[in-house]
Amino acid sequence: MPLLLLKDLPRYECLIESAKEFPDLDPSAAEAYLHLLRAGDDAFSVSQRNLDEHGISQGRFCVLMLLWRSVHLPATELLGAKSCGDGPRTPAELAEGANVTRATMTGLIDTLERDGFVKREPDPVDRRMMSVRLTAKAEQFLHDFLPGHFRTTAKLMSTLSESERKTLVRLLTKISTQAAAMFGGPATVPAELATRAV
Amino acid sequence: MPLLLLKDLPRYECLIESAKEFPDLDPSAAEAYLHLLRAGDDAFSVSQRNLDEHGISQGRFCVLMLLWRSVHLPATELLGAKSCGDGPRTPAELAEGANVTRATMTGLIDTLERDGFVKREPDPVDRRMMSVRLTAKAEQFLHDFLPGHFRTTAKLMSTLSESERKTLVRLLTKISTQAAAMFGGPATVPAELATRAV
DNA sequence: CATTTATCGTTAGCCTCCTAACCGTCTGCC
DNA sequence: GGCAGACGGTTAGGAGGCTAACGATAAATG
Repeated sequence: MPLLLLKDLPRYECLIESAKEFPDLDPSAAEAYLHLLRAGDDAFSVSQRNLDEHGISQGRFCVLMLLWRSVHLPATELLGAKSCGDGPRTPAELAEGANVTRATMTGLIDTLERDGFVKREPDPVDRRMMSVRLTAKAEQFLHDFLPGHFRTTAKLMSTLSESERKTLVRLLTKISTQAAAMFGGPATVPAELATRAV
Repeated sequence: MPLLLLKDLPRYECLIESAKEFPDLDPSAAEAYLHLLRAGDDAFSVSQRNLDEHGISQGRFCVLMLLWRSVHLPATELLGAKSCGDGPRTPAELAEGANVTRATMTGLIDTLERDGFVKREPDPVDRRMMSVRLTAKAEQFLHDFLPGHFRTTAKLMSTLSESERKTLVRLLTKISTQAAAMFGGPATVPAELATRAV
């Protein structure tokens, strides 16, 4: 469980009730917000469980996937990664791609290297840099693990039709975009911004 | 940031490409899954930022809300809580409601009590139990904080129409339900699924 | 009534994330 | 060439989760 979250969401009538006390409370917005966090946490927990059984954490899996991407999809697509080249990548790039600090990435690579999944190699050109590369063991692990992971994902979404999935992705993308706009924006949200902004 | 997550999601064409190598990969399911985690994380980060500015963590906020709920909505709705009574609640109930272990709740209450937001009182009947109660300081804090929090939530969802919000909640509920079913189910992906997929 | 079992809150120790600071290296400017 | 600043990776220390175990108390069972 990644984030502390209410187990039982409040009912919609309760939100309406609370809105009488707090005029700023938008019941349908709050409902959507809470369900989003709830569903995201549920989906995460399901995949987390899959990972736990294989003794690998979400963070480590993320690093492996980033490295795997850079190996298996080098020329076809860049996937938004800055590195155009194929092959290994640096800790800083991995930290950027995984949305963690460089310090955190150091720790992740430490344990991955200790367990034989990756190998550090000094960059021959820039002696500040390291290159991180997947080992054969990691390739084998992913080859064994990924099919089950994909099946879990497919099963999780099996309750949604193709058109529902498209709709969901469209709505979620809207939210992510809005969140990005808000995150870059002002720290505190003054009242006048609520109307001015998008 | 609660969970380590890919910053840039793979493009849909890449998922289709990868599906050639992994027949178990359902591109639209994977896309929906990744967007769900991404959007959930984004929404969480926005509210997290709000909390950070007030020097309170997500976990502590969760506890305060649970206690506040039990005070302000005692008779009208039970909100799924087991406790039917009004007023204070026990650490075990709070842990249940916040989806954390009792040990974690002990730590949260420790810091909340240290900062003067809650107060522990021994239960006069059952001497194993403690009662946790909001202080006046916490009531004041929530009164000051919640309106901004609700405005942030409303702004985050402002890109969605009422009908879109309803649709989103419906789809997310489906996913949560499916996740619950999978979580209670078998640990490893059963053979019937594996054989069927391959 | 005595003993076993279950429950409550807490403690101890681990893991993973974070921030802040550090050292070595590269780069730009004089 | 030499030096200030930027950048890459690491280290140290803190916060917040977790599990496993503990004493104290209540409840169930003989």
